[in-house]
Amino acid sequence: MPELPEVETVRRGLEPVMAGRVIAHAQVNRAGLRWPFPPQMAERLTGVQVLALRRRSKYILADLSSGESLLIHLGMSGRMLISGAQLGDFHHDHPAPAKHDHVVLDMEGGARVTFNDARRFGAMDLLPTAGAEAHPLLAVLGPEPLGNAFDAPYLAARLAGRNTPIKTALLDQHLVAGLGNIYVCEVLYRAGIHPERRALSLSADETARLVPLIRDVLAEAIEAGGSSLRDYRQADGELGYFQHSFRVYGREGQPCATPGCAALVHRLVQSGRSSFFCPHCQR
DNA sequence: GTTTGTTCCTGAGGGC
DNA sequence: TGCCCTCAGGAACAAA
Repeated sequence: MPELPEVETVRRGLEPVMAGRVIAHAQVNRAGLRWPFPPQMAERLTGVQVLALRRRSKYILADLSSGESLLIHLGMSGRMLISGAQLGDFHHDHPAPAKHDHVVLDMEGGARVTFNDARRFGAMDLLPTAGAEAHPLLAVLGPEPLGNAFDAPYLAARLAGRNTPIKTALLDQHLVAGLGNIYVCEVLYRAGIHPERRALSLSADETARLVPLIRDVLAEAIEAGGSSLRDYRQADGELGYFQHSFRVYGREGQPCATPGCAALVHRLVQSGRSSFFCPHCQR
């Protein structure tokens, strides 16, 4: 379930095999994923150079020499598999084509990037690089949580008057872009705020506390991803997961991680998604 | 404008 | 061993 840190880790993993390289051949194996692919996507990708790889929220943008950018969203189960590249001391051959390999990019020099997505919640699109932020998927996004525009006054203004649970509010990509279910659970745990608290009920102090905690959790997860990159784990697709560091997510029934707290982690469902929390530490 | 519910999709895991 | 059932979730969209 890629959220901002995982997407950033994938972007960093793709950079050495894609940035500055020409896409020698693009193969598109189906008409689309979540949405139809743009017309002639394979042709528009073939023979163009990748100038840079950027990230906005959970989206990766590959700026191309054609003046277009390839927008990539991994959805729930999307993975970018790298093969045939020189990664440290290892040389990976291309694996046999696998089920759910939807888009295959063969780079000049021999590296191959395969977009594999079993649940097909992912997406790809092509848009003009100039004014890319006007794309419908990007235009509505809130600020980057690691950027300067995301600060306590901004968050306070956006939470004011909202009766929705704070858990749901932080998942809203229009409010802040890049947080998903896992990291919101982790952030609220660290902040000591119950996921069912109404957004408007948060004190100024609680709101201000959330901002650096959001930055911390994401930065730590990106750092953990960076560790996995150094272990050359790109080839198996398991890029940068923070899962060994989860304190509440997926830990229902297990003891709270806070020293001295004897409570067990609880789970509840909000907006159809699981929230994990400590009923003692989070109020 | 806000909030909730529905939809898309497949693989994993539990129960029997 | 295998079948059936439920669940996981990002984001658009519809509806209240």
